[in-house]
Amino acid sequence: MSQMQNVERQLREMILGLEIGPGERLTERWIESRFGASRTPVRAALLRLETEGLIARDGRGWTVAPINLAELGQIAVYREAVEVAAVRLTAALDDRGGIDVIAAMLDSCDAETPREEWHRVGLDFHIELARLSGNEFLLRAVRDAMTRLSRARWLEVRDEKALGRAWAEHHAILAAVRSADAEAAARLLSAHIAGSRDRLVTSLHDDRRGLRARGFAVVAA
Amino acid sequence: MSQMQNVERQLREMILGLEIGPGERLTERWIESRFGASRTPVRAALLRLETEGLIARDGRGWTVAPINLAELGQIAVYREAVEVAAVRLTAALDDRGGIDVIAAMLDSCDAETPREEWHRVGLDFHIELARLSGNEFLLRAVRDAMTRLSRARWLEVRDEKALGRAWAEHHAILAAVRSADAEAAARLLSAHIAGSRDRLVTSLHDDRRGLRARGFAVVAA
DNA sequence: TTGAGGGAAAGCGTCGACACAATGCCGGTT
DNA sequence: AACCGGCATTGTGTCGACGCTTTCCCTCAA
Repeated sequence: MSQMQNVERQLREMILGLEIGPGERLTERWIESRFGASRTPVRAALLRLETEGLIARDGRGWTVAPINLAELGQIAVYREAVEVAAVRLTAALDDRGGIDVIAAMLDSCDAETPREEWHRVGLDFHIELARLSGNEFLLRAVRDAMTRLSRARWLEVRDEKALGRAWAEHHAILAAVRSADAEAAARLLSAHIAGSRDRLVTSLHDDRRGLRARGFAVVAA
Repeated sequence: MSQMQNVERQLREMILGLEIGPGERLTERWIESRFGASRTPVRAALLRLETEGLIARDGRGWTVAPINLAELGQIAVYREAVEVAAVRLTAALDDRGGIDVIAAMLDSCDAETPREEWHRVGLDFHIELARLSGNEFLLRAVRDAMTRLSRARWLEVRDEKALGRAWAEHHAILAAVRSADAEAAARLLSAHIAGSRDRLVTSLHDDRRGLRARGFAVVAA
């Protein structure tokens, strides 16, 4: 494993895990000393994370991307376009095996499952569903979108009921895909994404004071 | 203008302009001496071009991305998803000014216009149309897709009739958007993308011997 | 006390060099 | 003549250092 990949992976995990807060300033020197790598691999990692939208140039220097409520709305539109296209392809593909794997992934979560796992499965459901389409570009688009949504979803205040509803909606989408009902799958997925966006934006909007108090930059819609 | 941006821009132009052929191997040393920059900005530029899909790592070293006919089909599906979503948004937005600018751009091409200009306008039409949607992610997706299509479209053998048909289809799409008829715009755009893909893949498939004779790597579908 | 100016420090852009790996070539051996 | 092993070459991964710009702070003067 090269130093560049090491730094990239660890830095991404720190950002997505909110160990480095949204809006926080980053310096190459700090990363250099933090990870024990020189600036060459550090710069390479920063360039990659920039294209993922996790960090941005801030004049001279780097800033961890803030939580941007307007951006969340735009991502929802983008997600809907690509995920619906992917699910339509998948429904026409008649690949039961892949669907079963995703269903098993969903079912691996129960009341005892830690929150981190629910979070990860919630993201991976959409990514794996897109992967079944067989279209590399749709998959990449979904993966990128979910990466950008990851921190916001982690900050969202979700009760048991919301988790259960998402779980049920995921299963309903899978059922429609399994029965090759592309229209139903598309409709359910659209509704799921819209509802997910509404809950997410509402939750973060209501919580924005608390988030800012924790040092997280939150850009209003 | 920093060296990194210089190298990135010039290298991208050389790749898109086929001055460096698809499938050709690149070494950092060669780029270094070619552009008179040291390897640090060269590496930064290569990393960015890699995320654009214009180059790829090839074990040790770099390779200019080959022309991939299967990829062109996948890009068409991806394009359709995001461009249709964008045009639906735009049709609902009721922004006549932006549409007029794009129409003027189309009309700036006539029989005297050089082929390069036709090529650029054909790409920019889709990018500018997506920009009107106001969604940064849809815009970025369309821009990325058109960048990846750029070389293949340049290699496509297009007669006057095909150029004229594309021009007419573009205008028809604009007309539908102008009259806020999202359904018609979506239908026309889908058909345009599908037809464009068919002509493109057919042309390159028929020409693949000639292209390979020119030293261009062409991966079959 | 306040403002301005200068200097020090911080930080990125860039560079050249070294280390390590892979590849190809050349010579010796069978 | 063919094969194998070692050496040279090539090329990336990484590093430390230098230069230039910007920013911050400290001091001095009004």
